[in-house]
Amino acid sequence: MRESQTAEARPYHHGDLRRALVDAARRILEAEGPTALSLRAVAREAGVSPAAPYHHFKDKAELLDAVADEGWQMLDAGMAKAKAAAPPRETLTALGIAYVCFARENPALYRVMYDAARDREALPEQMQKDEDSAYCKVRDTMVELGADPNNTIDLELATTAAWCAAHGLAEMAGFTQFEHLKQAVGGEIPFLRAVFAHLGLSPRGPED
Amino acid sequence: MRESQTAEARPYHHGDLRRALVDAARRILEAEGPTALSLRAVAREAGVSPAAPYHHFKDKAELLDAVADEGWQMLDAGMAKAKAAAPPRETLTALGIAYVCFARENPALYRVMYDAARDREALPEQMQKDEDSAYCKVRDTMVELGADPNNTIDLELATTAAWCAAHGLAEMAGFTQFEHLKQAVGGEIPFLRAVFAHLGLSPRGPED
DNA sequence: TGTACATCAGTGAACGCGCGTTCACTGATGTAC
DNA sequence: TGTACATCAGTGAACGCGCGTTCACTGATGTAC
Repeated sequence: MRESQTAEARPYHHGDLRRALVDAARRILEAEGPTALSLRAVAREAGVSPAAPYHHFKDKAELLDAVADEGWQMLDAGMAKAKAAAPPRETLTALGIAYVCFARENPALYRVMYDAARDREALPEQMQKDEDSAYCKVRDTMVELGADPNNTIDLELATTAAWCAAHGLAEMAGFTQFEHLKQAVGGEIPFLRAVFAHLGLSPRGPED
Repeated sequence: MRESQTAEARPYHHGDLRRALVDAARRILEAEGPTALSLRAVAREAGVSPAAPYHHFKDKAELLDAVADEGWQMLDAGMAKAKAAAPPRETLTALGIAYVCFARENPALYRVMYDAARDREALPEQMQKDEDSAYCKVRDTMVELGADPNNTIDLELATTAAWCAAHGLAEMAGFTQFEHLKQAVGGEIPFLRAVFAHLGLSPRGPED
């Protein structure tokens, strides 16, 4: 990693094959969907032999984890952008829409993210720790909108509820059954907005 | 199918192999999960040769469709039971809980149902037509709770919103992250109730 | 009622396929002296 | 600076596997006369 004679500073051999493999995986996901995502296909797409990935990932699952990780990071970034752009009172809905849009624009990646989560029966651990995570953004927004930050149970319940709603909508929004609803309300985004409106995302306790 | 000399009236050959195959598939799903569900495994489990299923299903997808179909019927039945047992004002939450419980008790089957839906980018067509379907039960309950049955767009939006919430929660509820929340509120069902409470399932327009 | 025939649900062997992973290897790069 | 050596990211062939599907077949059942 010391010299950089050429314009693109590439170390010996391939360079950053790990990166290249994750990129290749993403390309396959986009073009052919999750079922086409085999280790061999990724190596093929990256232009290396089927054994090469094993110098960078313990096994297929580890490669998939890396891909999923990148997905969560992209989601974090999308949510950050949405939060920054939205007026305070609409932040929650804006976050919800950003969430669903991410899933709709990267359906195969989104699948890989949740498949990995389901395999370990847990969402990524860092989600609730990393201050910049999508989850924390939703939670913080709840507080900004008036949720009691000291009632952590209720705060987490509210955040979970919003997350579930967004996830459910993300998985549903592509079904043809909703086409006529989208048309009736004027497009996909208004449709998402309308569904979220029905769900009342704003923080409020179970009692009121 | 004419004679029935023995206690269990079995026609010639295997009897109802179609039935037996779907049952075998269900058994595999329960025991080993969706990834183990191959045509060959189903035939093996049913005790017939790998080619036998082709006399009853065009291909693997058709078998899976039959399994998914049975899942939707089970869901309908579970929702019917919940609706019959719940007091009117709590019907919606009871339906939601019944939905999530079905998914939690039959996770692999639930996966197959939605995988099939995703493949065709549509939920089963009959859902919105069959009066006894889970979807129609939710919609009818919305009307009973005061939704305007003539504002079909808004009624469908409300039903969709509730469905999305239940689906999202169904997919989330198993993650370990929520263990401490479940404990804090006194168990899985109270947890579901609390999340639903935050989502405000009752029918109301986007404006109020 | 008995017989000849048609039907069709099964069998079991075979096909070609792509997969994840392992292995001994090779050859480019980095490092010590 | 030059040389000998260590490192390690690649190769390519091979492994065993289970898959979906096809095929010619066989044998039990149902049906016509």
